[in-house]
Amino acid sequence: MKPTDRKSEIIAIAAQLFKEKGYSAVTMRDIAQAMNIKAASLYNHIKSKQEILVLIIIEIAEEFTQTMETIVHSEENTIQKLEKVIQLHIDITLRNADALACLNNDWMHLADAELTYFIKMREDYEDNFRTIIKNGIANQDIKNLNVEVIIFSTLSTLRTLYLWYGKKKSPNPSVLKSNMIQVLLNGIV
Amino acid sequence: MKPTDRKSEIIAIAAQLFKEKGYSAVTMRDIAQAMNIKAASLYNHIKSKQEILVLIIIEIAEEFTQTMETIVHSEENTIQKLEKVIQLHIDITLRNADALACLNNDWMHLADAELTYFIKMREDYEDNFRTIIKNGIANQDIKNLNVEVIIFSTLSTLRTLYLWYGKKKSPNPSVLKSNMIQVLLNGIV
DNA sequence: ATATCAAACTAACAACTGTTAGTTTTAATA
DNA sequence: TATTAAAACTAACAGTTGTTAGTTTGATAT
Repeated sequence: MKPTDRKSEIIAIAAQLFKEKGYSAVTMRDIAQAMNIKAASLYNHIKSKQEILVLIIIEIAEEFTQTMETIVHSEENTIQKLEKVIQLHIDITLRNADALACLNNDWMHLADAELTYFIKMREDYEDNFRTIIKNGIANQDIKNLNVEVIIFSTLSTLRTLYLWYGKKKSPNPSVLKSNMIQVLLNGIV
Repeated sequence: MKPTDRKSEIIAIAAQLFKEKGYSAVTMRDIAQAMNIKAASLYNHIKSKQEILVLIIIEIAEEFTQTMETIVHSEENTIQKLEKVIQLHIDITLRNADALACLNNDWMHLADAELTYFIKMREDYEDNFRTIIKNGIANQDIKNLNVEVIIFSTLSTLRTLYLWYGKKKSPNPSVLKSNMIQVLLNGIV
């Protein structure tokens, strides 16, 4: 049958449901039903509903954080770095759109250490992005516009890619990437 | 005391809570506590939790839809139309960020007629936006890039403005507007 | 055949959910 | 001062929630 173990299945199906209705609106019985088992059976594989959320979000957040760290400290120029960041978001969106939706919408339902950890990672990510932009402006690779406006325009688009990808009219990955670079870097006018 | 009536207060406080935790995670007791009353007392003013959601979302969705309709059918050129659209999003974000967050995150918890109505409005809005872009490309006011990529890049940024506005580093409204126009239309490079 | 073990099951729990019914308080009006 | 109406209250409901305990199933290894 399926090569993935049961725990991974639960996480994948949960992520899908969380994407549709949000963490709080999805019950353990919903997840169980989607797997054709009873809710209590889920606990043979996972510790709690919280654990599912943590497993969905933290892994992917770490990937963003670590890859961004690598990009910032690389020897490439500003434009190349930004292209790498765009590539990173597209890659993860194509690979795991459900988890990404969950990360974006349900991170506030993390608790305690994981919540703190997540917020720290997100801040680090944005700080690194800010560094790229500021260096770019200093080098005159980037126009001297308000740094925060640049950051949130770009990040908003990249972060919500999962909302658009998969729709009928959305382009294939390579067209997406090249057009995205064009639009975000050079504008549409 | 406060000039607003009690019902409006409930809606404002609910929107604030929905923004923080999402519709499903907020209980009637949460809303009541934030107003220093008991949950049952809320029902002297509102019919149900659902009604609160509807009142928060539908009004603002109609404003978007109607203003967009006006903009598309105006005699202005593409750039002017896009500037008007940017202005629209900034205006509503500044006036009612909580409701906007709610519209973005919790629209799927609308039910029946209101859900259908909302989806219809959102489709109309995007179709009108698409028309502006397509006409712009035909006129050579806009570069001949993938239309869907242009639409989701721009709309993603405008729709999630509420996430950024109000942060320490965010610029004042007029700086925001002019920089936003620059970034979205002319790019950052 | 027997033992083993993961993974399903049934049954139940205590807490929490939105909501209703009926009652009391509060403050303005007659 | 007496009346009224809005807006608060207490108490309770039926249904749902995440989770636990204990049991049965079914396949694999001995």
